[in-house]
Amino acid sequence: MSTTRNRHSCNRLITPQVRRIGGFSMRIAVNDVTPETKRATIIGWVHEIRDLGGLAFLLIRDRTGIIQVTIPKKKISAEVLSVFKEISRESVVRIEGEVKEIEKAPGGRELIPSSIEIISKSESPLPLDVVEKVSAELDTRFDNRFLDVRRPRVSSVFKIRSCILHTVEDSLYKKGFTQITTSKIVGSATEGGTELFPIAYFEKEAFLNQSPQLYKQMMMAAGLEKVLEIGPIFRAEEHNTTKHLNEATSIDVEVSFADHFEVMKLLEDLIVEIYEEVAVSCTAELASLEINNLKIPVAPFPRLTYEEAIGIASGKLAEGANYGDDISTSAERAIGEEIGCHYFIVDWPTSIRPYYAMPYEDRPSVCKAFDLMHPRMELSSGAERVHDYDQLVHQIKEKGLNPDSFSYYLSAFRYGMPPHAGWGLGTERLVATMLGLQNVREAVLFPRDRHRLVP
RNA sequence: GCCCAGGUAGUGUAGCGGCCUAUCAUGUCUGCCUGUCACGCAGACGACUCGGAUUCGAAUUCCGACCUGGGCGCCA
Repeated sequence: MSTTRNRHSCNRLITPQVRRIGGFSMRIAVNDVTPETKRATIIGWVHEIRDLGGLAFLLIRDRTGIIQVTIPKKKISAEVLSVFKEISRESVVRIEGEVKEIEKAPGGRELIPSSIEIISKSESPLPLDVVEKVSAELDTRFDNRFLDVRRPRVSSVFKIRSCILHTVEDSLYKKGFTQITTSKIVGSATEGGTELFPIAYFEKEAFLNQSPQLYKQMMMAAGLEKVLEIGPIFRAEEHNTTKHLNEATSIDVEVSFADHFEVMKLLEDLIVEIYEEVAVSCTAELASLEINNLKIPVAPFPRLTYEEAIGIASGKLAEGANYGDDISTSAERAIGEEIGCHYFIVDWPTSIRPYYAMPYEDRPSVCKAFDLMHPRMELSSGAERVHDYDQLVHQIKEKGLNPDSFSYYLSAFRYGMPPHAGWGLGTERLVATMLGLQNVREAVLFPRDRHRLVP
């Protein structure tokens, strides 16, 4: 496509009206308007309208905050007054005026408008109450997510989530990691266990990937040594809980020449660093979520063996817990209450972990796998991996899987595969546990669960 | 997938065989109001998920469908 043609068609799209309100460069962010600002042009959403008769107040909200606009009706021009009468809540407006220092106004300043322009009028009634006088159910919120996110406490969740992901990338990049993105469309299951979503891929059957596990391991064979992938994973499980999603964002890490102890340290240090960064960089967001002092976890986290964990659970639960079982939801909760902070469960029975987990040489019934737990739920799981071809083939067969369907993966183990270890960390669970969100879906803009496919 | 609880104005709720011409809040509209900050006051507007059944009478009971929340299983 030619640049000239592009520019030509763009110009034709600019209508006179757009040009007139196009003075966006004059705009000042709401939080940057201080008592020292003499004149200001702000653009934002109408958060609230309070009309007292001779005096009216508008609260205008943008990405940065809320400012009060005061309209003394007798002192203001008839033009401004007539536009004011047309304003509806949540409309986008542009207001230019004089900034006055005044103690009774929020933030110690207010704007007295010399001109008001409605850039985009909002319809009414609103599908949900942005001001939160009336609460809305999760379902209503997700149906109208764009309005829901206008609420400062909701946008704060996503600003903090952004900070978390940025911190992960920044921290690991500085440690020499290569960030990769691998295919989400795959020809076969990677791990067994979880159900996959089938998709139509021309004349072939394909699936949405449940995990980048096999690809990141293949990148160990490729010699990248340290890789990070942040991307979607898809699980077709029909679960209906506050901690499961059918599409989640996984933070996946794999490290060559490392054992499970080293990657556990990497993980706990990263968790601490994330909390510290959020505490420093997201003070306003935390405040809007009413989190006064974010409790930063302390490394090293306690390490419980699987056997100890089962011991705690069987002592606290009426139904008991047996060695060799997966850790049930109630056991998870019981152990979490006992420990009270982030902790690892290590030394899992080989029988209940995937084929790629490395068994201990002197006790092969136990493997070098771990889960990182928050008292409320599991956040991450990882392991030192099997890097020997024959052993891996053996373990795939042990799990009742067919090595032939893993040939592309297995071949990476035949030409010099370094020992390696890694983990996958659930972004939504990290956000939900950090911020005390009751439902993990609140940590996703557009959650996909058993029943929800839109928006 | 199994179990439990639900579906009432735009939103959040009360009512659970006749007192329902359905409560309250918020919202919207109209009027009054010059320092609100969940502004206030007065008035108005606006709803029983759908389909069948029981009954003299159903928002209310029963059956089915659809939808939702939660617990469990499975999973990370």
